[in-house]
Amino acid sequence: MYQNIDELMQAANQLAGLTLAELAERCGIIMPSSLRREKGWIGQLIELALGASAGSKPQQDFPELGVELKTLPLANNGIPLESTFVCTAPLLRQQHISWETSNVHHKLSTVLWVPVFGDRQQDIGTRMIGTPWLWHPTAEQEQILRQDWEEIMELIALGKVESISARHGDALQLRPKAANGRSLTQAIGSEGTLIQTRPRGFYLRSTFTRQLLRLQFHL
DNA sequence: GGCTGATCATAG
DNA sequence: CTATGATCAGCC
Repeated sequence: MYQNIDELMQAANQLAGLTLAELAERCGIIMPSSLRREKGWIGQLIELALGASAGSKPQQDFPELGVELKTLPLANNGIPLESTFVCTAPLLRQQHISWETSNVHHKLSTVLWVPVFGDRQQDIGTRMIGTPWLWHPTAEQEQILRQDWEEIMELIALGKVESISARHGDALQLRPKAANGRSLTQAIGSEGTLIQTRPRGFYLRSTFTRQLLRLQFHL
């Protein structure tokens, strides 16, 4: 699709200033009146517009470029409205995974952030795409992420997954990631035995993405 | 009002 | 079930 990252960025920049209604019309898809039942709709619209590999394939959105695409919902004052999901957390057979080989590290190594402005109660169609930017973690940011990841993974390995709350981690947090409370997966329990627990995912705190915005746009 | 824990849709 | 895309909603 794209020969290089510059071509991708050029395409992404063309989206800036468009409302979601305009982009949906260009893509020929119908807008939902609410995201309540289609929480990922905006992300999927942006994927479609940029020609990202659709579907549920693991790894990055543009594997040939090594780029992960993330939409970032912002209130009209420019502050992130939500945390950013990164990936599911491995709760079993994770002893051999290091930060360098982790999915979090891989996904966050290069991210194309696409901001979407709009307050929560604002009609989906009137929300506006902002200026995208490409992000590589700085050494300092990477250190923070790594430390959070290592602490969380150690607790998981020690069988303490159920004692990890979303309060843990400065930039990266662990939260449930599932269809509902009934979905279960295996994890290491307190006695070193297997337990059933809710699947968890890694998320970037909105305070962290807010800092990224500040650094990028000098806010 | 921000944040944590819970939840929604879809593909394979 | 796990993966993708995330936001909802009630508690503090």
